[in-house]
Amino acid sequence: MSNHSESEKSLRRLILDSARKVVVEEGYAALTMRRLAKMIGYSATSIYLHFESKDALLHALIEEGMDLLHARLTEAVARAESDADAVRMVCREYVDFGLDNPEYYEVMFMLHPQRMERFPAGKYRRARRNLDVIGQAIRSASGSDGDADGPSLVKASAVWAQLHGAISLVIAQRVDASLDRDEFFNRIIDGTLSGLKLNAEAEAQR
Amino acid sequence: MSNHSESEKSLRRLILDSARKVVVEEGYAALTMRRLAKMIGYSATSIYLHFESKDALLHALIEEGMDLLHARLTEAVARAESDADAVRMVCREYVDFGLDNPEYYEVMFMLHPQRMERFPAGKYRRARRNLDVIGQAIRSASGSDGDADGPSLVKASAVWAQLHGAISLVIAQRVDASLDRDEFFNRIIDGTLSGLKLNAEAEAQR
Amino acid sequence: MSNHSESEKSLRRLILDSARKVVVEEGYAALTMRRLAKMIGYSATSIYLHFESKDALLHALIEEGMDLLHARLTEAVARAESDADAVRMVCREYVDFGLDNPEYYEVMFMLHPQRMERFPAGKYRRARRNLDVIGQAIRSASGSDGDADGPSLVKASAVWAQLHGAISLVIAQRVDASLDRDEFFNRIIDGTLSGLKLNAEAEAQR
Amino acid sequence: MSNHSESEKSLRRLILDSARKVVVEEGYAALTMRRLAKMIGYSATSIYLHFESKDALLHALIEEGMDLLHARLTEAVARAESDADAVRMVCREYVDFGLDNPEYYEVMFMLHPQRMERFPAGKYRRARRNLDVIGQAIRSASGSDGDADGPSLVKASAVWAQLHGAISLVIAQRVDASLDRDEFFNRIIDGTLSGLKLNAEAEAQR
DNA sequence: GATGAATGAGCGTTCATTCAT
DNA sequence: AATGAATGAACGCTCATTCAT
Repeated sequence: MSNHSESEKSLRRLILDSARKVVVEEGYAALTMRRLAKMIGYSATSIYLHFESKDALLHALIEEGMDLLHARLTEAVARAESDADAVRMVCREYVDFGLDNPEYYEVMFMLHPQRMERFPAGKYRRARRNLDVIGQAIRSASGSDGDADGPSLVKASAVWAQLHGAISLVIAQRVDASLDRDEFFNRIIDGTLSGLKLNAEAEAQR
Repeated sequence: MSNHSESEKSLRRLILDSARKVVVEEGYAALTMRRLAKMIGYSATSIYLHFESKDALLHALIEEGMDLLHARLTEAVARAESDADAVRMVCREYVDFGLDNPEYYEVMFMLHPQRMERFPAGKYRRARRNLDVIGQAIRSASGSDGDADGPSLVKASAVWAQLHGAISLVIAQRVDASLDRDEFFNRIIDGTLSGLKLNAEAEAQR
Repeated sequence: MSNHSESEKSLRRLILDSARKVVVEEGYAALTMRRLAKMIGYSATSIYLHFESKDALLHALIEEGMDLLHARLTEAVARAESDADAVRMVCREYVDFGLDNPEYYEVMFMLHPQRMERFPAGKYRRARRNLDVIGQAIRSASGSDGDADGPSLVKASAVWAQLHGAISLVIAQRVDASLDRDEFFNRIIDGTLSGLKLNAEAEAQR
Repeated sequence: MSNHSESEKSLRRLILDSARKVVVEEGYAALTMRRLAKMIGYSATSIYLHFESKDALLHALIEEGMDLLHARLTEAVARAESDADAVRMVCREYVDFGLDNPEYYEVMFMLHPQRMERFPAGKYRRARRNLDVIGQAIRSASGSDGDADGPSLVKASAVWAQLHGAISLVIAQRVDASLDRDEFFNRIIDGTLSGLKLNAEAEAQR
């Protein structure tokens, strides 16, 4: 009977991978326990052996997404040829992540906070790490090293917010269909970077 | 029995207001006809006396919000002292609208695309009007009059997207609690405007 | 306001006529009070001024149907050239009535008894009158005059049942679509009549 | 708690039996999932563990009835002493089946066509098999072997329709309560058979 | 470690009906 | 004579979850 073939992979992994597949391909609404059970070839009950609830499963999924994004962002930084270039590359990579995994992005960043509140303490730590990658790139580029949190957090958050706005509108299909997306995102990235420079100058003048 | 004391307010209004409240507090998923009914102190059936369906209710909510936003944006333009100033003011006003009316904003711009699909044709006409206010302000400021749709749509969409990113993250409580919001939004607006100028220069150089 | 134009017609009549129209064209399931209200241009509440309940309305509708059928059957008898011919003509007319008004026939003869039970006493009196037309035709044809109820009721019921079987199966679309309906009903009528004759002979032999 | 004492009977069986009971006692309209659930002492959800939908449940009921009827009809043919006798016996058996199992009969043959439409293709194959038993008996008796479908289908359908009319009226309690049922059905069967013979002679004369 | 059987809560929606005016 | 406002009950169905084994 239970010769569940891919047994080398832990069931937990199998569940997470299948859940991600569903979310990536069809969105959160399509992620039901029964559906998942059928996919993995186990009973629905079995999922509860590895996850306390659907929320917990969702949480784990988001955490993995955050890790994946982190890996992509840090790689992008590593690939950069200069500190200034790194900021642009990290922005580009963030945008690409969102466009590559729209449904996943939605679960990670567009779910209503109510859903999020149920998450355990330290829930956003992983999300924060990604923001820090952006912040660090900005700091390196601007030469200013110290003052980690103050202005840096605002700067990083602003960059993130601007990119997020563009991605989320495109994912939600809220932007005009006739819009040239490449041009749109190029402008978004250029605009975001120019905001950063402008500010550097403004700070220098003070 | 049916005392329904707040009768000065029409039931239709009461429904709309309660629906917005639910959405911002607990998300669209929590907006069910029964829940709404309990909130307003009427039976679920009564809601159908005023709205054909849940979709229609949501639709009405969005239309209302779009009209409200339109009024505020056009007023802001009218108040501006110069064309250049108008762009800044329209951005500022958009941000303020979002922060003042998070419930409207969430329903209008942060709902899952799935809900939107069901809307009747011409659904987004009202939304588009708002984008056009931004676009018009940009065009007036940049002096270029003609070429209404092409680059202008991209520019306006980019401005919108950047502001939207910041507002939606704040509403969703995704930004760090310690963040100075005034500074954050100032930076967003400055950054957005600088993106516009940069482009003006770039175009001038061509 | 209430210039309800066809006011010469009593509202009761208007309701019944509209209800019949709905039933004839779309069947019982389509007959809802709201729908009816819209059709007649009055509020749903107004219907209750003339009918105690939907069941009462349905009942009245059935009674009218029975009257209509009665008129058609007696006319058929009147048209007949001989007593023997009258039986055939009454059968033919019954079949035609069913095929002309399938949805109405359904309400009159194919509704579940549960629906019928709620009808007031003497409910089937009108239905019985129709059976009597058949019975009388049979008696006239067979020459036997007296014994009104005994064997006559059985005979009439049997004739009715056989015709009803064919009609109801056709209405319910239970007979093979490829079946030649004219031939089918001719055979039904011939068979039914032959059963009658056979019996006459059998009785004569006793 | 979930003591569910009649556990020797499978729940599936219990559902099917209860459903039939409801239909014959109160009509299809009274057959709701909740009502059924209450009857069997389980939650409505549990029914869905055994039947995909209400339609599927109904479908299963019909299939079962058709199989049962088929068994009885073929047995009746087997018991017959002559080809001519077989026709009479198959008619008799059909009538007895209806009277013995009014609940099955109602579900199988007296439901509104609307319910039937939803059935999967090949749905009526089982029903057709029963009609074929009648048709085959007629063919054997009349000596004519060939021409399987043409006149034979009409003949079989007519026989079926006549028997059905009588059974359905009795089940629906539409016939006069004072009627002698034995005599009624005897006459129906004799009449039906005589219709068959008449036709045989008519054909012979051509 | 795994499951089949079972469930309560809930969904959007429709219906006939009532009641105060 | 007529109505607008309101409602309770029900519909088929789906969901995450539990529990005894």
